[in-house]
Amino acid sequence: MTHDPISRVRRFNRAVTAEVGALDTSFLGRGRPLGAARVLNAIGQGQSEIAVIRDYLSLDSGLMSRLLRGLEDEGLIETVPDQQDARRRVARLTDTGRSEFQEYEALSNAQAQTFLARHGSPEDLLRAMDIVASSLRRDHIVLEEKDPRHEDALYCLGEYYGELARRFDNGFDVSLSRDPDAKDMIRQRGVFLVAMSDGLPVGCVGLKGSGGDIAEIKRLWVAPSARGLGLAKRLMTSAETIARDLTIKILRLDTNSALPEAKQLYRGTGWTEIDRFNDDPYPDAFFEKRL
Amino acid sequence: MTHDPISRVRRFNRAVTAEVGALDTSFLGRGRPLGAARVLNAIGQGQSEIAVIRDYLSLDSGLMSRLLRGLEDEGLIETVPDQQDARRRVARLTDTGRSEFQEYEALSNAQAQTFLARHGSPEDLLRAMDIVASSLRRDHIVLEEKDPRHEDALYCLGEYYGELARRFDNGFDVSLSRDPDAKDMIRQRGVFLVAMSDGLPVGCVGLKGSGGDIAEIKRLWVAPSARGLGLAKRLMTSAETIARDLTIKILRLDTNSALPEAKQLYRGTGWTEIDRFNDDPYPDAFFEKRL
DNA sequence: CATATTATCTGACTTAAGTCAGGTAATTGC
DNA sequence: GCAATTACCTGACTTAAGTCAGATAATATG
Repeated sequence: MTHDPISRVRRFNRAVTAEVGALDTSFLGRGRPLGAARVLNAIGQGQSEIAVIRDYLSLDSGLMSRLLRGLEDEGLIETVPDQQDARRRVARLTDTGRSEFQEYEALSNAQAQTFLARHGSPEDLLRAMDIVASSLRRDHIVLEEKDPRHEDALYCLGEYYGELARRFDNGFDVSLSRDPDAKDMIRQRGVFLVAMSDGLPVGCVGLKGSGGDIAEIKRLWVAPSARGLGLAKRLMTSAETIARDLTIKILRLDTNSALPEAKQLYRGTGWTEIDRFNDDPYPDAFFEKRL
Repeated sequence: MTHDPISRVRRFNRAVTAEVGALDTSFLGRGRPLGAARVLNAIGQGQSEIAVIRDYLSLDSGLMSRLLRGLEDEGLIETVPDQQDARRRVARLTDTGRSEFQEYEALSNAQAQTFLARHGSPEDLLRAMDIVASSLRRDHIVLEEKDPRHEDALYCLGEYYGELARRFDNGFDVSLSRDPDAKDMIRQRGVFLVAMSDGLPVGCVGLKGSGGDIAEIKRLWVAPSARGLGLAKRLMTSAETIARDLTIKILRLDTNSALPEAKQLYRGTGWTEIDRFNDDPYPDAFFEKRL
């Protein structure tokens, strides 16, 4: 059989190298080498600290310096010494630079749009692209503490509730569940973690404290595109570590048998099943972990 | 909402450019620039005609010549004039070259293997990669005439039967269906077309002739990863064109209501529903098209 | 058979990217 | 306050990739 998993991965690699070559050329389409375009793009995205950009694009400091000089000569950016530390420099777009950056944005967007529009069911294609991107960049998924009312947090919660509604036999209505106050999931009472994969939220977990020794884990969710990457475990471990920092002694959580993979995760990571500790209508399984 | 379709496509592009850069470096891992490695790889894959390789990798003739000279100096390949046309040259691997090529193969395979193994459900990841690869390379999908007993044809038929078994309420058993003799789907009686996407069969259709004016369309199938690319229509159009060449006057086909997208395709491309013309147990809809 | 065409090669270039060894000025640590 | 460190810059280099104008030899065309 020539259609084994490995040749399928290699077919993907070939497809991507062949097409992304053409994709990169769009940057050259505006008569600027890729390196300069990438720096301009980073600055346009709001990165102003040169050291950060250099690190992100993994450029040599000499090369970086020359690229900046080039963009300056073109009148696209200006660099000034940092207020706090005059050794550092910060870069920002000029008006010309801003409009040039917008051109790149428009080009990239149009390209993405065209690619999607050619497909018969763009949703399926997007789902597949999300899975591949999350997997390729798995080592770059970062957990960030966010306010539960932050856009990214709300996005996760929306997806989470939607999934519960699909999975539970009788659907799911947030108002029937004990929806914890946002302030219980903010330091020093608790915390809300969002897993970000290159700008896209792909998972979350809430640690809901009461100020006392006991806290609850709530709203553990991982995006379908990011499953299989060990993200749930990572979110739980982080939440536990923060709980310890907050001098919490006992963690509790409730869950539902319609989510078997969750129960399995808890059992395998030191949680023990306990008796019902609330009268919430949805959960039918309860766990505890002593820190 | 910052998580719109377009930013998701762009996130994919970023992921791919970031990681495939690292992927390309594996070629440099053997101390040879990418260009030379790509040429060696093409020759290893069995491409011997220099003009073909040059065209495939879209290299300038001067550059190609230099790369070949380099590989020759390394003792990895040898080039000799073509038998038929002494202006052309053909390249082949030496023994050293063959083992060097194997090293690249082993590296690529190991890399693919590692990538898959890190994922919790490799099958889902592969499915997603197939979808993306098919979509990226949609313009490079070629329809090839193959013997219905050829490995790639059998692969398609296997997938096709498997899908029927899943979709039909009572399953599907090939032996109960009129399985046309392979020779009825070979010229001059008929033809069997396989859609190939970079080595992977992603669709098929059979034109089953009888030597007379009437022929049947059978076994139209498109891989899940290649749906939404208009491939079914393309397969049908090709089959019809070939039918005309074979001086066939009337085309018939049977299908099943469990395959609604198929019926819709036929209705939209000049087929008219007719009465049952066979006693096959599976189909419940019958179509005809006069050429 | 003369001429045009084709496939490949060679030499002389350019551009992009990157490396490396210092150099300068600001900041930090003791 | 002085030495070490840090952030950025400059100049001198290398390598990879690619372009372009001929040169050469074989083949096709009238």
